[in-house]
Amino acid sequence: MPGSDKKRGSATAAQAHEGTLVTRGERKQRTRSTLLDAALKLMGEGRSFTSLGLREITREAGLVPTSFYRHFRDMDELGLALVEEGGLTLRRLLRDARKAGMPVEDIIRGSVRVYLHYVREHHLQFLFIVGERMGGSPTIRRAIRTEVTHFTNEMAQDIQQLRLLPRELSTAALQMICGLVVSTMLNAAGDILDLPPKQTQLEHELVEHYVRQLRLIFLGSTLWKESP
Amino acid sequence: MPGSDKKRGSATAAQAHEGTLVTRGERKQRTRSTLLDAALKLMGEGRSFTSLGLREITREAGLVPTSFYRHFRDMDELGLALVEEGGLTLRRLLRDARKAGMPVEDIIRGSVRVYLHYVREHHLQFLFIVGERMGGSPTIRRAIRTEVTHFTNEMAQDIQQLRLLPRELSTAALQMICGLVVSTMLNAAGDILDLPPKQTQLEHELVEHYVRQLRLIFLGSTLWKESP
DNA sequence: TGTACATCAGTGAACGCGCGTTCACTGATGTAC
DNA sequence: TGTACATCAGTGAACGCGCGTTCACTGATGTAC
Repeated sequence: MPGSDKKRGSATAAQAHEGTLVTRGERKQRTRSTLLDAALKLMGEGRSFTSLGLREITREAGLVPTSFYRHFRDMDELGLALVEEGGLTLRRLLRDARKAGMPVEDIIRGSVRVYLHYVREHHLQFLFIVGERMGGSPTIRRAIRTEVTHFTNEMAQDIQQLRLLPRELSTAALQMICGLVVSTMLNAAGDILDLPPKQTQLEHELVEHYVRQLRLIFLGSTLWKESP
Repeated sequence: MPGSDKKRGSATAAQAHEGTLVTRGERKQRTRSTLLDAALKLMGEGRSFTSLGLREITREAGLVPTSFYRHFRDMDELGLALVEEGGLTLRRLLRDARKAGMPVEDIIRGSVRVYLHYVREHHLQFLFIVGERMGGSPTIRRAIRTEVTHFTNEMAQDIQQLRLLPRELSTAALQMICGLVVSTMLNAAGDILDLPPKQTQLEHELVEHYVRQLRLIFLGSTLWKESP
């Protein structure tokens, strides 16, 4: 029976797709994720990131405080990792929208509905991004700003390629418009996250509110003239 | 010689402001203000409100920690006082704008410039309002939301009375538009507060960016049709 | 293949420190007569 | 008016507690031969 009792040791790619985590690196990544999730969970209880403590997070993650340092130099570094994760979540939103396509009619209402569900599905990430975008430490704030700018540029590219805006607009104008759309949708995320659960009436009003704001923006876009 | 040698005793931080304060009530108000200012000042150093400590604030205010309780039950109550102060600052902005009037041509650029200076003049208040609007504790966040809603409604009233929008719009539509304007300007405040000093080039670009966004919104407003 | 050694994620005790809150107090200001 | 007493903003000592960080450690995993 060669190799039958040898399930540890040098775990190579052959074993990588087996169910349980084997290598040290994989375990480490998993623990790191646990720490990030713990931080998000605590923020989900109404706390801001800057008010979280290192011990609090490791406790929530089921680790001893000193383990923290195996993964992050300090809280700032953990925060930046959360920003990166949040940035990925934002990109995925665009990617999903690109793939799924949208109903040609009422594309705006469709998008807002999809967005609402997406924000709920990733509510801890949005809570972090939206909450720290203006109120976090300067470092975190700058990192979030960078992610949001990238997101805005990608959206501009998508809109251009999909010909979602009727007339030709300069890149600068398109970016300005997307900036307004993005800040409006981040504002919407704040409202979505504060929406009490099961209030379909309130939820519907919220959707309609942002549908109108976006419609107004696109209405303005059709009239836009380059700098007069 | 009544009152000649009688000016010392418990010389407090509150008295440091020149001696014309007489009544106990006035002194108390002054100390309260000192506490609020201390909290704002600490936030001005890049901290979020939720991360501030009671001792930290009293220390900054030149008081002993226990004095805090003469003015606020806890940090949340101090935060709500700051929201109220910030709300007053927002109203004053509208009131000033109403009184001053605006150049009939280029009313938007004029407004954005006035706004930029106003935000700088009251930068600590805006730092608090904008920073805690999304990221603060639920209590503070709700309070800020209320203030911002009032502000939006007042703005809608002003715009209606001053006939700033050409066509007739329903109250609901006007409020929706003002909501978009306000959230855009709060977003702008975040950028203004992060603007490095003395960078007139960046400052000018920022102003032009928001001028374009507002112009887009007003352009959309002229086309707005009630729910189709 | 088996063995001997290196690595390093996670542990647990210990530290000094600042925190929020309590309590009894002081003494100037306010009030009743 | 002056006097005697009440009020209460601000003080200072004390408390128990959780914090971030250090250090030496353990033992499973990884590697060299």
